[in-house]
Amino acid sequence: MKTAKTKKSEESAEQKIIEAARKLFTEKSFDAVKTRDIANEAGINLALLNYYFRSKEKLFEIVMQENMQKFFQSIVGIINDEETTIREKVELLVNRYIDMLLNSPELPIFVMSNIKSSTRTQFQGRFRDSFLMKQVQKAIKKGKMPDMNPVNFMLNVVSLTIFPFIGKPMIKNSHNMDDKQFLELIEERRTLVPKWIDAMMKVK
Amino acid sequence: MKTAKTKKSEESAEQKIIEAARKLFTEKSFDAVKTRDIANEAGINLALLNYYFRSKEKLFEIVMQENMQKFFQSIVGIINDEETTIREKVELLVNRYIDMLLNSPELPIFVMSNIKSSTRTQFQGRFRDSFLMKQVQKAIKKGKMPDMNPVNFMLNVVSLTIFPFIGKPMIKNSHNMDDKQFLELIEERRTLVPKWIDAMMKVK
DNA sequence: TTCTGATTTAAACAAATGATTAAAACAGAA
DNA sequence: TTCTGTTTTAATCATTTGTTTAAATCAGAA
Repeated sequence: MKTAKTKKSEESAEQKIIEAARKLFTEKSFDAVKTRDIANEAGINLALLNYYFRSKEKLFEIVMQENMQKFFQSIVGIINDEETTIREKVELLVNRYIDMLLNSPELPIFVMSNIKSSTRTQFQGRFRDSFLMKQVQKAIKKGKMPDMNPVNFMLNVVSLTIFPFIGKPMIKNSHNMDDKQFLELIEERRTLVPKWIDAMMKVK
Repeated sequence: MKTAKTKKSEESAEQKIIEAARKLFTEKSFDAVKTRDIANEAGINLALLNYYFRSKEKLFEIVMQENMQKFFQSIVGIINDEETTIREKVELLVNRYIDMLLNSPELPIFVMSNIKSSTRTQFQGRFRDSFLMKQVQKAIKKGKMPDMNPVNFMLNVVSLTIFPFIGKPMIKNSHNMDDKQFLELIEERRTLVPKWIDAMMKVK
């Protein structure tokens, strides 16, 4: 029996392959990553890739699945909490996303490049049917928020939080910034994005 | 002499190759696009690609250059106009970008995926040194805008305008939307983004 | 220890891929 | 027309790439 090893140095080959694949597929495109790159990164024999995962495509699908999970999962809990206000949810969302993206800055580009309209995810309609959407609709109906497509509210939160990570190289380039300055920018957003969203909700 | 053909049906092979390359490289990654794909799309013999452009890399660089140009060029004029107010510039930027992105929705992902921190573009520091940045700094100093990193102001405009196109498949998927609904969403943003930015400028 | 099935390895394969070649077709000048 | 340089073509090449094979190694059971 070889399953369920705990020590990192004695990880199963299967695990090592998945980790290498995740790293490489997340930072480069499917075609840019070669099976030999994955084998090298994992420190295993090339043939093991097909032995355990049948094909590069199958392996990619697993990474895809994991990354989608990571990207959406964290927020599902927040947007469906029936105890918190819209304002509180926004604050939680912004902080949760910024924390996650500081650790995995390449995740958004991966997700955005690889979701095709055709892709069927487990997150179909998860936003539309969320409690947050209902709260926003109610707020609009009550006149506590300007009349707008509620999707645009959600889209604003997501845009203001995620885009800076997608645009990082562009921002650093066009503003001649270093990594430290970029981080300061993001930390300022952690505080300000919720306030900005708040202000937007008062537009008439 | 064969240069400078005008009729579209009688385009030079060189032009046909560039157009095919632009189309394919803009919608798929460098490695996903094969030289034979480009040749087929252009309807020319494979060897002409190397005859005119030396290599796939050189051809890609040309497309890269063109796309960067297209993406940044349109706004340079707007942000350096000394006659318009901040508010007017925001409105112009949002409209200009939405118009462009409705025609070339894949452009943002191309740009974001291919600018590396190392990439040297002709747009180095173009934002930082723009007249708009000076206006924003002055407005902050005068207390007409809340104290913040002026880059974050620019970043908000860009995030709210561009992200929806980057996230289009995700949005359509997670909200079960069709193309028509997505377009309506965007058209609403054309009007609302400037107002939202306006409201954000009043946060204290 | 021997046996058995799972794991790992080096080598090989076939297809795909970027690039080159040499000959053919073409267009305009003389 | 003939000549000259340019453009286009089909064929070919050398590598790269995803995958397979068959043998070797290993781990645990009997």
